[in-house]
Amino acid sequence: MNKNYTIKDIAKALNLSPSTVSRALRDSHEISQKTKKLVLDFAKKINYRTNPIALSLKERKSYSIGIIVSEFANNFFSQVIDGVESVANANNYQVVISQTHESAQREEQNIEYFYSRAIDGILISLSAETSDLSYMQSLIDKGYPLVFFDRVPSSLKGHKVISDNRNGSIEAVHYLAKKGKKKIAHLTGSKSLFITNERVKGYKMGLMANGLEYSESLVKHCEYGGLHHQEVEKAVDELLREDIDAVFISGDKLTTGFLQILREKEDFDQDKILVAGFTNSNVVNLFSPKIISVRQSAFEMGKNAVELLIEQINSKEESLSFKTIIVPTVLSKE
Amino acid sequence: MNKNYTIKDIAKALNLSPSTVSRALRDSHEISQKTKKLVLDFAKKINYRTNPIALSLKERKSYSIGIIVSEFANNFFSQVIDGVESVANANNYQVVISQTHESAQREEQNIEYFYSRAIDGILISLSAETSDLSYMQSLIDKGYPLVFFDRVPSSLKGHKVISDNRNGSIEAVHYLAKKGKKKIAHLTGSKSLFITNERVKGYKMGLMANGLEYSESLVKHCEYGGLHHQEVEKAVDELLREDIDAVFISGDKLTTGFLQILREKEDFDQDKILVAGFTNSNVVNLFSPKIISVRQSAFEMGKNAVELLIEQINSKEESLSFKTIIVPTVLSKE
DNA sequence: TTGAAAGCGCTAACAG
DNA sequence: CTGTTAGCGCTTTCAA
Repeated sequence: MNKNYTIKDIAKALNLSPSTVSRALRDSHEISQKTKKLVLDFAKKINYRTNPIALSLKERKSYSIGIIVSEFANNFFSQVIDGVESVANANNYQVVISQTHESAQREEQNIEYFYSRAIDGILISLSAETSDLSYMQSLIDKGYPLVFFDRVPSSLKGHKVISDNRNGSIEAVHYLAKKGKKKIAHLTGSKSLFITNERVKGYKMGLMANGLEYSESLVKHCEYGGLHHQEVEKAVDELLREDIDAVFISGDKLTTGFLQILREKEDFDQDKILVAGFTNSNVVNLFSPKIISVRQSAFEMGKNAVELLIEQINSKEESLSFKTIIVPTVLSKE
Repeated sequence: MNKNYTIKDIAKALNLSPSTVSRALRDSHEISQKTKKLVLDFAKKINYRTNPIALSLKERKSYSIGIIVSEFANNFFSQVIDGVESVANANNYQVVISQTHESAQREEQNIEYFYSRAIDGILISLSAETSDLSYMQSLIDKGYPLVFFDRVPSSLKGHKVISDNRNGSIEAVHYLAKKGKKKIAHLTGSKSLFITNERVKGYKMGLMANGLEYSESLVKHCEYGGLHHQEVEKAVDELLREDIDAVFISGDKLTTGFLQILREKEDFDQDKILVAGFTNSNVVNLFSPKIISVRQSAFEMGKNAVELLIEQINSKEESLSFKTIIVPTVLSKE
């Protein structure tokens, strides 16, 4: 493979020292206009590009930030990422992405990959499987910039950006109740996730506010957040036995999973159950039966999260006070 | 930020030279068992990790491969990526991903980013906007491993993995014709894309095989592949004026875009037009009206592409013969 | 079997 | 204003 031009090459060609060339390229004030022009022109002519690896090795910095999500075949995450990119690119940061497929092991692997490559900081939404947070804790302790969004850990100190999960849930349940539904079930994700618990709380509060009774048998958890067909199927079957007339669902994959399993039951009256669910799907309006969606301000979350991250990257001192930003959800009847 | 342990640290602690430590860590045969054990044990104890940046600088290799797609809020691409990851991880390669949003400029930026970071090779599906291929050409000429998939350039020599676009299209049109449809339109993407042309050809062949006449007015191109609502809206409006009874659509985004725009026309009888389209959506079965989908073997494509890439990475000689792998499509009525 | 030294490409402290 | 030198962390040739 063809070698690329280096500062040395320029220095040699121009009869200068590498340091002078380096300084000229970075527009240092201690270099004469004449030399600068000479170097810059030549660099342009041979299409010189600085080697970012050498730079990273030297500076322990890569002008890149990493995002780790569970699956990006998910409009929510891709909207978040769009938000992140918009701010990051404006600040001259590159964005690199990887996914965990809800595996705690791959999560750690991915973090380690970014960290060891001098990625300047990471935005992360936890995998459903994650329980051991010591690795992330140790990075935070080292002062490595890390911002959690969406699925955030409850037991870890760090910057966080989340939706107003409780209120979003209350609104959804409220809507179902106002439609005259009496037996509203709740299908949700992993018990170990903070947002799961928040949404369950919202669900309960919504019921209470509408004079409906809470029953444990109406709440079903899917530990992999709907990643596996069977776990959703099991939950749905159990719920159907309870003869529910509405359901509030706590996640994209779960929402579509629920609908698909319902469809498979051909003798089942699809309109019997009114569905409201967290989803940022771009095609939810094509679904039949129609559903109510709780939409997260994903783009906004991405922007907030990366701003927090960049701030942290640029600040010299280790921040001891961590922020939590809460963004609103929107109930959408269409 | 906390410094990490280096080979030097180990050497100092163990009273060895850095080179010995390095060799011991890489299990070189010229190191005694005793020393190896000593080093390995100590390295483990302090949790030593080799610095991949230093390695990359030295070896011009990163054990990473990059994927560039237009948008990954797209089940097709995420399935491809899953295929890529399955093979890559099995071969100890990390996978890094970025998206172009159909912008040729970002595409070049992303390629440059990967290339300059010593990413060992790139898998790419072209942006809709791409017309100038000289940058990629120059990389290929340098011997940089590059494999195209899905949206491949027609005018560039290189490894390619594509669907059997022509046959997939023929099958779709055939199905529509057999359902008694007479005026079958075609909604498709950017004219500059090879796959667009292949699909148009398949469309024509499908019509011909069924004794239907081809008419230019029934074919509409969207230069951004459905990324922008207006371009699709314009195309749909024009098609509706033609009083069509079926449409064959050449892409995920276009397919859902078409359906959404139809939905917006509330007075329009949704079942009047039978829709068949390329899509790998996981939720297409929830759509109403029902559509016929041409599904690409995305996971398979990813696997094939990355295998080609890894082969290229590992081979010393510049391969002068480039392969094109064609994977089948599947017509799915549900 | 081990060590010394050079070098990957870049920057920065120090010297002139 | 410019050059010399050392060093980021690692591997590898050459010498011992």
